[in-house]
Amino acid sequence: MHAIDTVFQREFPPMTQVRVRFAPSPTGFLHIGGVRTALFNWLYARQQQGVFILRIEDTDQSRSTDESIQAIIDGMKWVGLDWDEGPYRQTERMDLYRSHAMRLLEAGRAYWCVCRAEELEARRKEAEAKGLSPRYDGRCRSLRIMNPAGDAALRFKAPQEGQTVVEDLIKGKIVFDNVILDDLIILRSNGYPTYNFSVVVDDALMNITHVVRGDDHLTNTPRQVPIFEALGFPVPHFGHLPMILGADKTRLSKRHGATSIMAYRDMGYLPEAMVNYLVRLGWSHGDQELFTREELIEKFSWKHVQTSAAVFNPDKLLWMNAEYIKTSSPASVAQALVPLLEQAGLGNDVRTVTAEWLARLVVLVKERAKTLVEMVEWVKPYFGPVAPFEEEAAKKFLSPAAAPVLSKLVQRFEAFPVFSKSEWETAFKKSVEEEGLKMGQLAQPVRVALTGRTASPGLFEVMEVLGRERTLLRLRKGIERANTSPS
RNA sequence: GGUCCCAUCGUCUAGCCUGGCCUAGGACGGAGCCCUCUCAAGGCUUAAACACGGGUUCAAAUCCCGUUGGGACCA
Repeated sequence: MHAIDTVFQREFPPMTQVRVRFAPSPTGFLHIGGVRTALFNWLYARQQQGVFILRIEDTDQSRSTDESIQAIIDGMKWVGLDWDEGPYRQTERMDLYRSHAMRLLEAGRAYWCVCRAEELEARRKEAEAKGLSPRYDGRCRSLRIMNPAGDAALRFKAPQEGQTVVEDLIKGKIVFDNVILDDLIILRSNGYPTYNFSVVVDDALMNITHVVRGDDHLTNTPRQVPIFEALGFPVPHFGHLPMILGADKTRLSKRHGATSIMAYRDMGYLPEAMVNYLVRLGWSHGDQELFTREELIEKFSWKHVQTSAAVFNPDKLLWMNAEYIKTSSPASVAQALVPLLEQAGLGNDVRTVTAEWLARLVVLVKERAKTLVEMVEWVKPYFGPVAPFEEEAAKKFLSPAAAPVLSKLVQRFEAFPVFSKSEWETAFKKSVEEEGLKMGQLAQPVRVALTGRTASPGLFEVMEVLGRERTLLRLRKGIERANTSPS
């Protein structure tokens, strides 16, 4: 095995130091279900001051790509799940699987099987027709073939009696009868290890103490435990996380919407919101919904991980994202917003403003935007000298009748050499009063003049962000428009 | 088909291990009201669940058995 990271060795590692891993297959993007599995492992590692390992299961070369590996790394980084060792790649460890397989052969715990695929298939069908379980019948088990000529696969001699008991961290005690076990292939005739074998070798060699993975691997566990034992390695603890389902209660897939973690970044979700939502999907701490990362590390416990599958609820995720947008520091939200502003074609505008002003802009709109993508829309009118009028809005509120009142308001504002929220607001109210209007009758024309739209944050907050000069400029442009509008 | 897992409001869940505090709590979403310069946000109110059937017990969402229904894996 190559360079075990030195990270865990320089502390004083107790013999029982927790070592967990996340082992995705690089066959596409990083799935949010995978992120959740990684998250539970990561939380446990951080809580126990253990080691979190990233391992890429790329044995299936036909489906594995380098882009997918990069996608996994990018996704993990985006949600802030840092790993202490790896990424290891199974394709770089082929010699290990082969040598341990040979060790099993020499110890008499594995044997060569020369049954051909077609034969196997035929026998399987036959057994099924007779109503028997379609297992390998073990006919090469006692042949003691040592140097097979031609194609041969290596099979593991599975125990045929007794029970395999798994104390699952999440589901509790599970008992499997060994009679159901097949002699499963550990090395294919092409020399490649099978999934169940390579995981065991890796988990054993990497000293994984807790194997925490999806529910779908639960029935693989009784197949893997005897392999650990035959290889002479301690058997790790196991934990099986329930699945994430779509609204129709089937396995979450693209039909239900985005499943790639990076798609959520692009849709304007904050990584902290994703983490909080995903961890609550299957784990709870009383009635608490919102957690800081530190709280999660402190409070996480297998005991409160749900045993049943959970439906992914985009509405709740959206709400949670809104919560994070509202409560995160405006500066950090602004920072996350910049790339989306650039994508929206506002790159040049963004470069002309300060980070401090951008943060103020975030404060202005943060409780109306549930995603950063929505925030981009909210924020658009505040860049540049003027904002384009939305036709409907201008038609309705910037009519010729509005011009005189707006003019008077501008005159009042012009009397102030600098902007002052309270003074301008008082002046505004005076105008309303003298004209015998209701607030709304003046507020809406002003709003449209300033932002081009009928919906915006509070007028005086808008003016504050715009500043005196732009406020006056936009009001004048509004009057211009009002005077030229057909009545 | 075999083996294993699972089952509280539409959804996420608390409660279940260690029965009584549960006329089942919170959250999202829904409905209504309030606040209000628009849009939000916020506040208040409200509808909504222990899959079913047996048993154990003075007492069961909680323990036991079964049924039903979902799911995973094995090919």
